Amino acid sequence: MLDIKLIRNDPEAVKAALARRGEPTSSIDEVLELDTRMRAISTERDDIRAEVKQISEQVGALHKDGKADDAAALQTTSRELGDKEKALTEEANELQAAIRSLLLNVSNMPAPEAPDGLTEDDNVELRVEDFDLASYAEHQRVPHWGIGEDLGILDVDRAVRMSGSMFAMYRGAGARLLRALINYGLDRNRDAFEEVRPPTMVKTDTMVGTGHLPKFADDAYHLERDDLWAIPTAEVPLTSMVAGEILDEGDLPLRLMAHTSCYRREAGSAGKDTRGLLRVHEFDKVELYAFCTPDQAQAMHMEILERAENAIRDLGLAHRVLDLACGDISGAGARTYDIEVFAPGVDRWLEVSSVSWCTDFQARRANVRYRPSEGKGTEFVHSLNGSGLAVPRVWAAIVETYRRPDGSICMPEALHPYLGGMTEIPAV
RNA sequence: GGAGACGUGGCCGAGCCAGGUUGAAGGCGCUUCCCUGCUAAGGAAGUAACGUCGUAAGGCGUUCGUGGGUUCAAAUCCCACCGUCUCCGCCA
Repeated sequence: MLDIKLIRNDPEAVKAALARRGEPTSSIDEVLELDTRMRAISTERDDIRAEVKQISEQVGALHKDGKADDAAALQTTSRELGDKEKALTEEANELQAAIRSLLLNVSNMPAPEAPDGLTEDDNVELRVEDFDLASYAEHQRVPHWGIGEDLGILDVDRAVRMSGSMFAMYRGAGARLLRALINYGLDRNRDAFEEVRPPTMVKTDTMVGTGHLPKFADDAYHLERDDLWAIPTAEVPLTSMVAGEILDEGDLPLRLMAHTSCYRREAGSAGKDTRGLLRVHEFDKVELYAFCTPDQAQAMHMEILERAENAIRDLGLAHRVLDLACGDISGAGARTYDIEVFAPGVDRWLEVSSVSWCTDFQARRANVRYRPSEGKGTEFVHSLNGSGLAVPRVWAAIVETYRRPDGSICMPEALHPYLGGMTEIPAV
């Protein structure tokens, strides 16, 4: 959520920033107008409340002195004021609710340094590593779903039978590889990040905190009867971990990581990327997360990016890093770096990590503040998140990249400690 | 799911039954100062967040789980919801 004070003080700057995303700015004007009215009404209401409070004190005193008649007169006045106060309160509440619901649908302002542009074509490629299209041999140019089926490590057909399209099932060595990737993703960040295993079903408020609701309700699974949402990413419960709390500056940065399943309805992408693991409704991911002060944010953004990229690099996968254009940054982010791996079998770059700096946008929604050690009062924290390792697409890239001419797959060395002696998935 | 108890400031904990200078006693913690050679002990003062008005000092308002209601006036009375604990049931 954007700072209402900023909108008041410099609406043009806010609108200019939102325009860089290609987002309509009419709601900012609407917010301004409602806010002006809301404040006028609140002030009036507060004055009446103060008056009622004073009268009530007098009434109490008069009753004590036995002057019931004088008290009765004041009570009548106060009753009238009370009615007025009630009406004003109702109006103020309505305005406040209207402002909030408008603001909840406004995206974060992109950072000034974020590249211009509205689509993914405008993303800036920062670097490409280990990529040479000509270096891939014929045996590597086979899609992972074919390989998976041949080797009995991926069973999409049966997953679809039990859950519908865009679900997958890993089997045998394939399931083991998945488990290795998760442990690999967690262990390499154990030096600085606290491992958390949060709930994967959360309340509506928790989803609002990250910005996934109300705007993106269609993308999330919702359990009607219990009014719970299946998380689309561990970012959701991690953001809520300290919701409503005031942290000490000394505790920042607060680094957290979590492995969870992630659930996405992928509404609007029906028929797109439906094969194999390119896009699935349920997948495993190791998420890296941090709360920090505004001053620490820049360095933390780089740290998470570096950790995510190192995890990919150490697996020996061709990859590139993109600096997302304003229009391609997700709602809560101010600046986002994507990491994509190249999967030779499907001949595509696959997004495997999105490292976002959300400034105080999520902190405002989830009400996470910190107490600066110098000075008084409280400030909103900054929040950052990035996939430490998104399993299915990395799994796919490994299976395709490491396929040998005989159809077997050798395992990246970095995973050997997690595979209990398994160094390859043999051909059948 | 059933029965009972309970939700007060950074923490502990009074106040609620008999509604009225209670933003809330007392304690712990924390900050500053005083005293003592250092420490310990002791003394004094301070110690919430948010909104709004104001250049500021400060004023006003809101917040005792949440939301309603009763009343001139609610931490205190009533209702609903959420949560915690204990017992029972069920269960990996």
